[in-house]
Amino acid sequence: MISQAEENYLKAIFKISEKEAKAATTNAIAAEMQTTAASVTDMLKRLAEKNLIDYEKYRGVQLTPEGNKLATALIRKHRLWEVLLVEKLGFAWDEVHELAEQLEHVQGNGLVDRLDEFLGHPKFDPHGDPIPDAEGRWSFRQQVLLGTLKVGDHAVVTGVDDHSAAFLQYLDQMHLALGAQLELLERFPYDQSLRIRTGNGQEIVLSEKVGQNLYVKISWEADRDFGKRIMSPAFLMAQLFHRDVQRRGGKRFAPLQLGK
Amino acid sequence: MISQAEENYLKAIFKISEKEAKAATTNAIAAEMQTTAASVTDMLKRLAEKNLIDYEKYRGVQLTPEGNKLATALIRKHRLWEVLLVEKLGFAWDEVHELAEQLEHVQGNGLVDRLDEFLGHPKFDPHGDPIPDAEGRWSFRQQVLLGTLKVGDHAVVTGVDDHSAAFLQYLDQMHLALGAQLELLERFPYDQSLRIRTGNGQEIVLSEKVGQNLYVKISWEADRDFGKRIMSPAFLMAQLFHRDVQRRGGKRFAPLQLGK
DNA sequence: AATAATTTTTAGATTTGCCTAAAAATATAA
DNA sequence: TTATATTTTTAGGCAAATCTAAAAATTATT
Repeated sequence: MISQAEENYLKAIFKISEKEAKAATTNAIAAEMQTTAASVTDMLKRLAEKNLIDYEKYRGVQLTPEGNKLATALIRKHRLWEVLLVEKLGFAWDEVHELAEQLEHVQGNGLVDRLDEFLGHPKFDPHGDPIPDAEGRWSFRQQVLLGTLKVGDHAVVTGVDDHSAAFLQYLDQMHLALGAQLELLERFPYDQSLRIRTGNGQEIVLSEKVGQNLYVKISWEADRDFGKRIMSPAFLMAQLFHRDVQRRGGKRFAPLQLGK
Repeated sequence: MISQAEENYLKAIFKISEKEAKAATTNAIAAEMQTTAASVTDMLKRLAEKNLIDYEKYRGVQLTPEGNKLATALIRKHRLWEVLLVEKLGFAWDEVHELAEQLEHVQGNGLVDRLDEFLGHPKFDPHGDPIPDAEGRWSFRQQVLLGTLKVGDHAVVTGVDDHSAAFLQYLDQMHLALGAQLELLERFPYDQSLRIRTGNGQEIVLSEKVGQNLYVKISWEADRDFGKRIMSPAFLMAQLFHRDVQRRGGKRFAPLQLGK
């Protein structure tokens, strides 16, 4: 049996390894878990004992295949719960992290797969993060940071790097929820701030920081050659989410603001 | 802050007080929690410290108003989650207790009320147990044990006293899910076993034990005077669950087998 | 390479929740 | 009412998970 504390450490190690692409250090884990290095060392011994991590004193840790599997399952659970909270229970995307943090530890009885089924096998959570499938396979999207767009590019909001409530609420205010369309109109060289047109036609200016924390998928490259053309929301969604439109109910996308 | 262990003890004390209608004893709590009397004493001190119970050495305990409120909220959460698991995620009624036991401890952010709203403010859980509302008010039904029926009585299954998976699965096999109609045809004096006709016309014999663990609501007293009359499922439901049929979606009752 | 700075580990405590065994209180029976 | 049985509490320990402070190892700097 694995405790909740152990599960949380596995997830933290997974997250760090994903970003750093090398062994996670004690300090990095302590920072991620908001605890002390001493506590981390204690826990690393326990996890190594259970063969969930490879641990060598002073050398940092890596997940074993088994640890990786567990961490992936946890992230799957976390994100599926987030989908339920947002799409079924009506929570805002900035309200669900804490709750999902608790829900992900609920064990047993094929719950995850039933949840997955009920939600229609979503591939991305309400923040645009991928949800691994039952076999641990991840979905990917060709997304880039808003800041890397070229002036004139059209794009659709696909995710966030910063998951803070402050940022998510700011995006809500700017009408930049997942699926929102935008066009980069201008980049001010002075501070790298960006002027964009949003889906509803409004023009707003975003800081460089926003540009570095918002993921978008560039769209309609072809259209600029052929001139304006109207795309059906269904087609846009299929392009955006890389999957068969027919196979999915319309439910999941009801809250998204695809243009307007 | 209150721990999960503390919450579980509160719930146990509530359950015992409900049945016994007097102060819950240390041993009774130990039995309910499947632990030792010594552990219970430890915990009782802690709960008394937090003013959740009135505790006098050797005299058993009672919930304070605050403790009662917490216990009621827990039961509300537990049963709402059970409704979600059965009606939305497709679990059977004998599979959900363990999961709800975990889910009831998830805290925060108006989750319970959103869940309640999503489920359509159900008043009873999948086993027929009442779900207190947000203010802690309970719903009641005029139900009796099947064993107390008189020969010739017609009734509808409304709940169970024994919540064991074995009993629930047995009921499923006998087509005696919540909402199932039945008529008591005969009571054998030898062993008090009961011959009944179920909603689909089949005749079966049930042991005395079943009769003492199955709650039913007597129906159609008037009809015997007026002869057979067909009732709409909607009307039956309204009678059975004591509420406005129109106000509720049909969803919640889809799995019920009202006759056929 | 030696010293300084940083990171990591160890040592020793603490809290929660649980246990067993023994003592104390209460209830039951002769 | 005294003896016996039962219930409850106390005492002492244990394991998980955390902490602070000090020691050890590693990394960076001169």
